[in-house]
Amino acid sequence: MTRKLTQRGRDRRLQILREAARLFSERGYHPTSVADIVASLKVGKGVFYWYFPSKEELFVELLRGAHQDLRRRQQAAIGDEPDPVRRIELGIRASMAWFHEHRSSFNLVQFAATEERFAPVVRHNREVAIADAVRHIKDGIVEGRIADQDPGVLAEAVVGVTERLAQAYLLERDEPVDQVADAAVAFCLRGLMG
Amino acid sequence: MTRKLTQRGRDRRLQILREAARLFSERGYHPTSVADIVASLKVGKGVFYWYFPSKEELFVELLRGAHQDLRRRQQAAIGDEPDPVRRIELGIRASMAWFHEHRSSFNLVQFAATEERFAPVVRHNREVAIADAVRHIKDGIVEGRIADQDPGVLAEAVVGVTERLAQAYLLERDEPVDQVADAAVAFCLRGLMG
DNA sequence: GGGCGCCTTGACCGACCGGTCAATCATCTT
DNA sequence: AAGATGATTGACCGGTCGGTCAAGGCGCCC
Repeated sequence: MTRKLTQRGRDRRLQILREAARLFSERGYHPTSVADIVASLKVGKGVFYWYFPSKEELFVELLRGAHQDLRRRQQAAIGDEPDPVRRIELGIRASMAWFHEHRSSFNLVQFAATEERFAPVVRHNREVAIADAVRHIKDGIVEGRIADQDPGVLAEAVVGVTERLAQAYLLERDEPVDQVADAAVAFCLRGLMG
Repeated sequence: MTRKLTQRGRDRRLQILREAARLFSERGYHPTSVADIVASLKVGKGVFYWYFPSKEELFVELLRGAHQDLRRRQQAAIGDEPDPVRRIELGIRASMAWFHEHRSSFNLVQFAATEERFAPVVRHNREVAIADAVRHIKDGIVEGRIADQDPGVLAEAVVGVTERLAQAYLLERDEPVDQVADAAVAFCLRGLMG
């Protein structure tokens, strides 16, 4: 049941999504009330419920949107690169850049994973992300460039390193993206090597 | 201001801590009310506030307690092992075992990191954990066994891999601890190698 | 101008939540 | 037996939150 929206309406919608993401990320999902969001936008409460059926659904949309956006960014960066190891490197670098530009999305996912209602969405998103990485890793194993171990485990490890370094050095310490990406790539490629 | 407690009282306290951890982990912190906790224990609400000043403080105690417990476990496992690389391996294995036995603590920390009020505690705990790992990594670099890179970055990477594999394979897929630990150690040691 | 449909307002509602407290019970000490 | 003190009860309170809705404005087309 999607509403008919004019251009003005679509803008408003995006405005709410962005502001909600910002506030959820800064204060947390539960401590941020719908009243906070609309007050921050200087509009009435009804505006929120004109564009979204509930606070919960808006949050799920944020989760799905972030995942889609990150994934598109990774795919764009990888393009048609034939070397699987290089594809992984490009994926890591693209993720770092995206995390840097979408700091708020980080906390959202981390919170969502801890709440029954949102965990399924996070799990699904993660499975997709891992499946993407697994494809390149399998290719690398076939070429003998990557250790012959469970590709799923290797993929989780790579994602773990990337996200952890992003959180610690990009978000908390605000270090240069390239430098952090270099470190992540160096560690991961060594870790993958056969 | 700590209360005088009899043995019975100390037991009750622990009972509340354990039950709260379980419920927070299963449903999330905010969706779990104090009423839920005491109802699950079949006691009156006053019992909770006899032992804890607030829901918030109980949660902080859970965070600090988990960190202390995990750290002790790591230190016990490492003992006086002289080889720094082996110390890191023992630390990873001890962490895996601890995560396996304290599944509920995982979600708590992850949630706490996303909420303003608890984030400082999480950050402090993380700094201590990283500082521990950094010591061994520095030793390894001096011995030429570990790549000469920022030890802090390497430590974060190792912790990232360990926690991610623990979450994905221990908690979500319930695979054997040793197997997951082996995979984490293999990836991390290769990643650290010079 | 007049009507129609997108958009906005904000008072209001029922539910729930964290926390309090006067009263009572239980157990140990003297 | 009689306090004293630890431990427990659950009704109650003020406040907040997600969500509703009747009413009204705003822009566009006939």
